[in-house]
Formats: sequence, C-alpha cells, structure tokens
Amino acid sequence: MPSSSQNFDWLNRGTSEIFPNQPQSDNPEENLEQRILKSDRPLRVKLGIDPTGTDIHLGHSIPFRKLRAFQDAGHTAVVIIGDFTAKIGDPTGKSEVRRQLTTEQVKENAQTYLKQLRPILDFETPGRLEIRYNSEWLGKLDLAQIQELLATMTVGQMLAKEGFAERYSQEKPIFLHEFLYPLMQGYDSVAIEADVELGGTDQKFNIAVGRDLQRHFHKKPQFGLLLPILLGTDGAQKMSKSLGNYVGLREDALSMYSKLEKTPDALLKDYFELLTNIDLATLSENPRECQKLLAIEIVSQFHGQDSALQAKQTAEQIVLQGNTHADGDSVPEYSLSEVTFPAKIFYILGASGLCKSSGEGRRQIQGGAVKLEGEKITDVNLTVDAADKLVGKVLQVGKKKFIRLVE
RNA sequence: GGGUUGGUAUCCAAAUUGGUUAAGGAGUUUGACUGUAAAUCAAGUGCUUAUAUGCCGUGGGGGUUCGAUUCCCUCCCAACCCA
Repeated sequence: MPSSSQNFDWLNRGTSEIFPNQPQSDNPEENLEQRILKSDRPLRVKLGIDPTGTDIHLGHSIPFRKLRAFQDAGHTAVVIIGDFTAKIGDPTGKSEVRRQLTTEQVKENAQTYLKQLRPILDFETPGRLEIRYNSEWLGKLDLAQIQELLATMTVGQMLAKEGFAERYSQEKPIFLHEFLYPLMQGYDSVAIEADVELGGTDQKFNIAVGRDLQRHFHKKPQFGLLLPILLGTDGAQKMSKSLGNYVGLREDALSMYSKLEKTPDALLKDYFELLTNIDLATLSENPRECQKLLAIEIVSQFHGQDSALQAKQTAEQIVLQGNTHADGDSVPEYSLSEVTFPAKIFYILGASGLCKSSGEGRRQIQGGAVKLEGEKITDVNLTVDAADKLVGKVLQVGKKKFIRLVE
C-alpha cells in the first residue's frame, strides 16, 4: 500500500470542502484520503450534469477538471447525464421554477455537452470513464418506490434547503415536483454506487441527500467534494449564461481570449487555481501579465497553443488600433442581397444584427459609435443608394462588433 | 371550496380623488479616461429604411371616458389565511 506521505495536491487544489472530513482519522469512512489509500479498487467518482442548455462554460468545467484529476489518479469517472432530472430542473439557486424540457431537446443537449467535455476528460483510457443516463433507473421507478424515496425526508428538511427557504419566505411559488429533485439526484448515487460525488458548493444539500439515501438502501455512503462556484467575468456574480458574464467552452479562440484577458484583478488567483494547473507561486506581480497568461493558458486547453497565440495577436490588433484591419477571417460577413436600395445606414445596422433594431442603430450613430471602414459616421440619416458602394467595407459598432458587407 | 393581497419595461421599484413625456435604481450599450479593465464622468436604453398631430406600451381580453397604469366587467397567474 502507498504510504500516507502520498501527495494529495491534485485532490486539494481548489477544493472548497470535502465531507465527511476527519483529518486525523484513519477510518476510510470518514477521511477521503484514507479511502483512496486503502481502497483495493478504483473509486467511482460521480458527477452529474443536467442537459438543460447547449453550452457549458468555464464555471461548469471546474468539477470536470477535478474529475479528470481523479481519472489521472487511476479512478473511474462516472458522468451522469441527467436526462430524466433535466425534465424537472434543479431548483438549486433558482428563484423561479425551471421550464421543463422535451425528450428530444434533452437528448440533443446531452450530445452537445459530451462533445464540449472532450478537451477536459480522459475519454481514451479504458476503465476511466463511464457515461450513464439517469433515465436508465429513474424511469423505472414505480409509485411505490417513489413513495419510499419521499418518505426518507420531511418537508422541514426540504425547506431548510437554501433556495426553498428563500422562496418560501419571499412567498414565491414552490411546486411539489421540485422536492423530488434532490431525492432523484441522491438516488443516482445509489444506482451507480458512487464513492465520491463532485459538485459546486451549492450542491452540498443534494450530495448529502445522496449519502442518506445510500445508507437507506444499505450502501456505503459517498464522500462529497465541493468546488467553489466560479465568479463570472464581471467579478460580481456567479458565472452564468443568463447573466452574460460567462466564457463558453464552444466559443472560438478569439472570443475566449478577449473575455479572459480582462478578467478582473481580484479574480485572477481563483481563475488560475481553478482553471489551470499552473503553480501559483510562479505568477508575475503584474496583473496585466497574469491576465494574458491566463487567457493564453485557458484558450490553449480548448483550441491548442497556436490558436491561442494567434487570438492574442488578433485581439491586440483590434483593441490597440481600434481599427477595422482585424484578421479577415474573424470578421463575420453580412450579405446585402436582402437590402433594398437606397438604404439608410441605421437600417442596415438593424438588419445585419449589429444592433438589435434599426432604432438602436439610429441611436448608436447619434452617439458616435458607428464607423464605416474606420471612418465615423456622423449623419444619422446617411443614405447609400447602391449596394456596390458598400461591398467589401467593414461596418463597426463600438470597439468590438464588426461585420464585413458582402453582396 | 371561501376569503385577502398582489401582477408596472431586462430586473427591482414609484406614481392613480382619471390628465398630457410611466419617477428612481440596477443592469446593459456607446463615448472619455485607463492597463483592454476596474473606479469615475457623460450620453443612450419600446418600434418603424422616421423627423411624424406616427405607432406600441403598466398580466390577457373587453368596456366607460375628450382622456385609463388609475374606474367597471371578465379571464389568467401567484402568495397568504380559513376549510
């Protein structure tokens, strides 16, 4: 057996909490390091995702990175696709009920998710990855079994859960089926016999329910390993698609880079710790340097180093020169074929999607934000009488939004 | 089932003995500054190939009125209390 001096940095880096946790104990039921050392088989490490959307962002990637660390240490990652639970929606952290999804949407989303996880997880090494859909067991539960699950918890226990407590006190609606969610997630742990479950700190309740249920069904209770919730690029609220402060794993290199290079100073250390393997002690004092290193490092993970470096170059060109000579490929094109001429510029702004509406386009021109081929447009009603006067030119709103006009 | 309170823009939130542009804040967009940022300052933030006595807009629909976020009818949604 390995000695107790084995290095557990991979386990503890960026980890917010492990429970149960008795650091002094050598009981493998109370101390995860002991469990790892003393187990005669690879541990089964569970991580669930609900395929409720199509995009995964860096915040979601954190537990998956930890899962990868477990894989690299020789353990089995069990990824649960919550195709069944997605139809209920995790009430965690929600102030409102989630919309329920159709089976087709869920299936499609699951595939998209797995694709996005390829750069993070080890899909190759045999025995290191299991992918399970929880409809496999949840779909088979009959009413008697559901009743048994429900009987393991009280309304009071449920209402103690953060999101519910809040909604209850604010007199916001809580639907009964939402109570089922933690029980189902917990039952997943029973079904796959999880040794460890990973999740964000907001998952503590749900993971703890898993332990209770495992005990109820006479299985060994799992450990919970909680990871911090990543703050978004605004530095204020947690990263989330709906708040728009996220970096999606599917984004192209340039877009990723330009978001990450302006990571708020206060967040740099967390981002390095949670999203890279770089030794924190080696970081530069200069925050600007760190931002760039962070951006390069993360973009490399998903797009390779070459693309990352190129993105850096392009980003610098765009921002520093504030001009339209960005890399030709990275400027989206808009076809003028739908436009009837003579056309007003503000109309083209709206029609091309550069602005939300032609009204907004108009206002942006008034605000001096619109440039055509690098020249500021000052006349709100500027009208172009034929398409060929615009073809090949670049239309720009602000510093970041460009389109190239084509036929 | 009975009762009470409430629903205002992306979110929060004012205003109504019926009166013209639906306060304010947050968010967001743009400009200045800068380290690309943050902070700060300024402007914008329903629609329309618009300059017009235009159209839309306070949960949905209808009504009264010169005029409705406000009054009436009806429907929908939620919370709370009672059973």
